[in-house]
Amino acid sequence: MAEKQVSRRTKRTRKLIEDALMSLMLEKRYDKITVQDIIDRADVGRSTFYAHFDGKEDLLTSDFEQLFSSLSQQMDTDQGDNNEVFSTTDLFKHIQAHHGLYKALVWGRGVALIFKQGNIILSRIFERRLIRLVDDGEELKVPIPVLANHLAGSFLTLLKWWLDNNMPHTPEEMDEMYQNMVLPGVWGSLGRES
Amino acid sequence: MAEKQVSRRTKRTRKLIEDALMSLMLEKRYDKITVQDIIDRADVGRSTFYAHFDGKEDLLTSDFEQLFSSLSQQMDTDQGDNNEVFSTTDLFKHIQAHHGLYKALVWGRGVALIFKQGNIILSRIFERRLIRLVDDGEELKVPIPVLANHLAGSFLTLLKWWLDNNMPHTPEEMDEMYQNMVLPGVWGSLGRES
Amino acid sequence: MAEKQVSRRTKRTRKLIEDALMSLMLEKRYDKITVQDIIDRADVGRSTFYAHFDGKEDLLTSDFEQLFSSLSQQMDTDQGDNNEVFSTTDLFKHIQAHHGLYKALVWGRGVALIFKQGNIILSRIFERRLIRLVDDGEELKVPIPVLANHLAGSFLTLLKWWLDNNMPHTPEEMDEMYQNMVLPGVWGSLGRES
Amino acid sequence: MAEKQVSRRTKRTRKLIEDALMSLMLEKRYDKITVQDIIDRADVGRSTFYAHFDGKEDLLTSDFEQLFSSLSQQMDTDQGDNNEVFSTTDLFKHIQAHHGLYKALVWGRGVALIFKQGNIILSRIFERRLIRLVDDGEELKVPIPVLANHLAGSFLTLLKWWLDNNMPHTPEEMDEMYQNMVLPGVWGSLGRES
DNA sequence: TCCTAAGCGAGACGGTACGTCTTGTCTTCCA
DNA sequence: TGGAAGACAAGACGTACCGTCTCGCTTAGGA
Repeated sequence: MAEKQVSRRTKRTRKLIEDALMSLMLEKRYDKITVQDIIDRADVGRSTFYAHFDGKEDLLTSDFEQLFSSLSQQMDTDQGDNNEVFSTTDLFKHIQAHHGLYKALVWGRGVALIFKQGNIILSRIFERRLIRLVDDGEELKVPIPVLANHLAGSFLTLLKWWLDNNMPHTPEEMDEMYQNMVLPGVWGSLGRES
Repeated sequence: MAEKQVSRRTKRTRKLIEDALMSLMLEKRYDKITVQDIIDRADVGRSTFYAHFDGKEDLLTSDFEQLFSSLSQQMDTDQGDNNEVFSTTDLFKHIQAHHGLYKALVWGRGVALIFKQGNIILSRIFERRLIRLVDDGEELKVPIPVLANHLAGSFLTLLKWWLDNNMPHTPEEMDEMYQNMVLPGVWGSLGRES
Repeated sequence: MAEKQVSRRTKRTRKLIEDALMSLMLEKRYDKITVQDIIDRADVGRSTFYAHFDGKEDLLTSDFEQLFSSLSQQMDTDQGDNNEVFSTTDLFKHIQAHHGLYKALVWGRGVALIFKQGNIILSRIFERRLIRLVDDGEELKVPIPVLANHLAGSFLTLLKWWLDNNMPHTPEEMDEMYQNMVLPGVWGSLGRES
Repeated sequence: MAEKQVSRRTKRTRKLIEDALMSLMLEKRYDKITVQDIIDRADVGRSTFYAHFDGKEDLLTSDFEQLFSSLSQQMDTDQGDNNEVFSTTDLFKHIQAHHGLYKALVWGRGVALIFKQGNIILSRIFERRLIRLVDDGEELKVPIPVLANHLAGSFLTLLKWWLDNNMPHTPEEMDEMYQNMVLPGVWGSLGRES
């Protein structure tokens, strides 16, 4: 086993800190949260914090990675028929369930990270799915990476709008809009009829 | 005219400061630039800086607003035939011309601002154009504001990809991809055939 | 004028900080005083403190230098007849007047500094006086620097004892003891009869 | 015997730690040595260190006590004729032999401890000797404790000068100077002729 | 010989102070 | 006398130590 041995205590402390940030983010903007706030909430020493994370940003990334990677795993498994290759209903549902946290992430310095980290992860997922849809060597109007990036970006943009406007539609409606706006262009770019 | 009388000196000082930021952004990330850096470069006193701007962010917004608003004016005037309602060739060209500055803006805290400020301005433009395309009271699959937001967001996402990858295509090619990916969905959502 | 121009404010701030330390030292041991204590008492920003002093130690040295140098000036001027070349009555009086502060200095990390700084300053004074007493080239049993160091050290040792024991004698009595213990050896070392 | 039973291992560990400090002090100033340095050098666990000593200071005191107490025992035994009651030749010799360690002690926070601990021990020795020289109830110009303190302090002051100046004289010469500077005053204070 | 308690190493942890850095306000001084 | 220069208060940052603690491994010394 190449994994570094991590004691039970170490893991517990990490979690304490991660949860402290999450909980704080539900109360105020990420940039208004200080390291002191976090360690007070986590009831942890300053040096302990820096022993586990490089700083506030690193902690956020860690929290965020956890959320999105668990999500991406789920998305990789449940794939229904072709019509749902790009379904985002589950995404919207998941986010609605944790919308407190997501809104928190979307404000403050969080946006930058969501749009960076989130885009990377979602792009990867969409890219894998797109590759399965095209034959090798096929000539496309738009390269796959660009398409994947577009799918991810469009989703995040729509998501941000949804959260900024207090989620005025159901996840199903949001997904429908997403499909309406995005799919025709994707099929077209792949040289298919929808 | 309700405008505050602005002396020649005042204007000169503002410009000095704005140029200092621009020039600094070509050298390092926006978040690594301190107010001290700016006033050193502009050869200006600290209080002078704060007399003209509310802070670093405000200065960036100011710089940015200038760029984009002049652009939006241009876009509002030159409208060719219907096929080019959503042409972004000029946008890409303009950005290519100033890509140093845009890349600077795209890094660091800049992304957040681009995606916020830029989205607002572009959404407004696209919204005006969309309104001209639909009849009053017409039922749409996707509301106009969402569509406009989607158009703006997709453009910015594509733009970021382009800059991040060192502009591997011409503005014309980028515009073509943009049209390919975005237009079918928009026409569909408006209930038209492209 | 080679002197760096120092504004009135700057001088005022320095004094505020110096006084804060003095006042704190009357309340607790030097090593138990934190920089935070000092700046709270002085009502001064942390960075301001560090702009003026290299740290706590530097500040103490500064405080201390002030005290002792003013003293040394006085000692250089008032020199009565030969019998009083090494009189320390005024020294003891001065210290009795400020004994709160001196006791403070003598505790904690202060001792080291008193014995270092104080020794340097007093040695210099005594050395100047000794030189006036001997003819050039005269052979001595003990070199002048050693004698001066001895005079200074003996004084400081006696002083510490006096303060440690709550000043059970008057300055005049202390001086008499000092003279009794030290002078015969000095005259002898210079090859004189007292 | 009220003494706690101490196992062989325990004693070995204590020695390991004490030696580690000694060896480190030959390399850098006492105040620059951290507990971490010590336990690394001693190859000992942190908790083990604190099981044996209250802290760095306690360890130093322990080291120091060992040195000086063995010395004081020696001084109590070898007393020649009256002319050598206050001989310090052996002291200077002993220190010259271990001058590396003593120089180390004299720097840093060590001075404070030398001047405190050393003064206490030496004063005690000198006081015992002085008492043997005077008749009960005899009136003295200077009280015995003050004289003893003076003898100890003068010795330490001279010692510091010697070490600070890289021992430019032999122990015998140092002792001669010491006797020259100190004895006449002592005899005089006791009301004797030397 | 085995067993058990103590001694120990390793190092995570809470806590405290440090010296640095940046921000936005406030005072001084000069043109 | 109005604005530039820069001193200042405020406070977060990341680092360095400290002294306490928990965890298993090792090892001596009595059963």
